[in-house]
Amino acid sequence: MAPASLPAERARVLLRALADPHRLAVLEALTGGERCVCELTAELGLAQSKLSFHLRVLREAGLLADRQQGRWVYYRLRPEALTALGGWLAALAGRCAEPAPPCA
Amino acid sequence: MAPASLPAERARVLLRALADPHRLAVLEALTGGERCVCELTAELGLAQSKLSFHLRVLREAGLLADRQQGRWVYYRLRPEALTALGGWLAALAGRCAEPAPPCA
DNA sequence: GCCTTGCATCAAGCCAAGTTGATCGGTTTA
DNA sequence: TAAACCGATCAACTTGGCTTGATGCAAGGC
Repeated sequence: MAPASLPAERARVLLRALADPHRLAVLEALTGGERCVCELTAELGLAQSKLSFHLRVLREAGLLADRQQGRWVYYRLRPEALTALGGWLAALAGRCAEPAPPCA
Repeated sequence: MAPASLPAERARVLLRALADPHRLAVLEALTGGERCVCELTAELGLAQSKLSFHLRVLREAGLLADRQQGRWVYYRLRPEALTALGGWLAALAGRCAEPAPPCA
């Protein structure tokens, strides 16, 4: 009954995390590879506090991984999460059946 | 530079529409085929007004199509929208590159 | 014609989530 | 040690979005 290997609840968490323009911009920026927070702040034009908030949401959703080096923190994409969600959506689309009869 | 055939803005709209448990439940229910609003109200246990609100969001995002027959309105999934978004996510995941050098 | 049914829409209340500015801990350089 | 920098976190404020109940409207049934 479940659409794919991904629990619906986890799909919901991922969709929620992705449903914000700032967070999508972060993901786009990270497709170019790892970035430290100070770079992202400059590239995206976001206040440090605000960016930190959105990075936290993405990280807790499993979409980002972070790594501290010296006094910098580097963030990078976790593509598995994206492909898993993509697969979940594709599976949902694949489960479409024929029209049902009219209701009572 | 764009991830795929889907504009980022459209992806954002789709993600936003999907990021709600009630709306995901509607999609799940519609994978079984077309349903009229009265059926969905019963299956999902939602107030009529509330369901209508969420159906509207999904429809305006392009995820649902509707059809009126007599005094009933039938909703059905538009799987193209789901597969397009799935492809967009997969493309985003595919654009990951190697780590970048430390920032200044 | 009137009444009922199915659904959309509206206005108002409410709440989760995002924003802002300040503070704190940890790391590096002087 | 002191000072500067990077980033996380906190509290207060604001806002967008969901919810609720009422109203409107079209399609049938009587």
